[in-house]
Amino acid sequence: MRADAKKNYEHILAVANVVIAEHGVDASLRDIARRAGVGLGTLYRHFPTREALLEALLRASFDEFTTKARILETASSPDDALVSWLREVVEFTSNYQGVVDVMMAAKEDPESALHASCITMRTAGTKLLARAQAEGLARIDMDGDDLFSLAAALAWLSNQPSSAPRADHLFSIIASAILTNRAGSDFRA
Amino acid sequence: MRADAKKNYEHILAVANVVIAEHGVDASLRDIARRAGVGLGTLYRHFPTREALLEALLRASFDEFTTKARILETASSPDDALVSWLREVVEFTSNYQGVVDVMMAAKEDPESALHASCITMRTAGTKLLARAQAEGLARIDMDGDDLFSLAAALAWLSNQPSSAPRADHLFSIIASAILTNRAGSDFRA
DNA sequence: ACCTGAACACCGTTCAAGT
DNA sequence: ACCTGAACACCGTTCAAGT
Repeated sequence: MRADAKKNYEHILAVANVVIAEHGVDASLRDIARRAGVGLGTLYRHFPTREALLEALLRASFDEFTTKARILETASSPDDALVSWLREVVEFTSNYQGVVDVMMAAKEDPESALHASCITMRTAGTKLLARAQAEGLARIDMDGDDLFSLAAALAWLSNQPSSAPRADHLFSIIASAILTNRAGSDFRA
Repeated sequence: MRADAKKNYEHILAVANVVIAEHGVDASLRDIARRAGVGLGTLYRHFPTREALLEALLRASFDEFTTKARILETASSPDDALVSWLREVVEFTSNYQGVVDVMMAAKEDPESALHASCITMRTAGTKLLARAQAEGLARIDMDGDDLFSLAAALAWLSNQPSSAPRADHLFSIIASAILTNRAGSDFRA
């Protein structure tokens, strides 16, 4: 990559981070290019789709969650590890308004630039879940996709002004459903 | 209302129902006006905001949920009544893609045309919840707003292609969290 | 009273023209 | 190689002009 191109690439990314933090994932790409002092075509050259931009913005953090899962797997009890990890994922995700909708769609779309990140997250979560399940600490009628979905739902709730104040409480309600299985699993099955 | 105006009003509503079923709550208003064979200004005259249009579209169904709650309150056991009602609300809401986002926002905004409908729903749910709580069948650390939030989250999940196939299962997981309290409530409180 | 559609200020996306 | 910005096809919203 040419030096000027690299500079543009990184500057766009920095500006995008600010603008998306402000206006959410649907922020105007025109606005980002404008505030970056760059032509609209330049933004599209570096990030051909909105998801490509998001991917560049979030990849590092997603990788961190994978290593964090590995650490928790050896450092904490299975149930604590699962819940702590879930809490961090939800908290991080809720910093990017609207990103959960994009992630949920990207998980099903192999063409999406965010697809790999979704699978990465699901894999990390699945391992923590399976470990808790193996010790009878998590309900067995759940898989990694269910965990992904519940995490997404919690992040979505954290992003709604209406439920954000009670986000912690809603988290604990759903966490208790995941962790304790005591005959609740066959309810209206 | 003049006869021609009334005819327009109702025709717009009918077309909107179709278009919104097809493209979700963010459907193009221009498109609705076009397909209704009506000027864009006419649509705005009858429905000054998108939420006013949604309100006209959904009010009847929301009222039904209130009467349905009243019936369940005398016809079923407290836990069955709560869960059955919740299930119907979630199922209905998930027919209108994106409406949960609008509802969550409208609940906090007294100026929204949908605000009253939100409060109506919350009130109906709160009564069913309180009745179950009074008999020890639902966790006590929850209020009507929490119930509203969980219902919204479930409807949101039902709307995501990624989680829709497991929507029933996710419903039962969260329902079990609401219904059975067995010491799970103080988890990580 | 009610209806119409042009006008305005925004989008996302593409692509010919420049350096 | 890379950048620019005009061009195109869409929006939501408003409002002067018509009947």
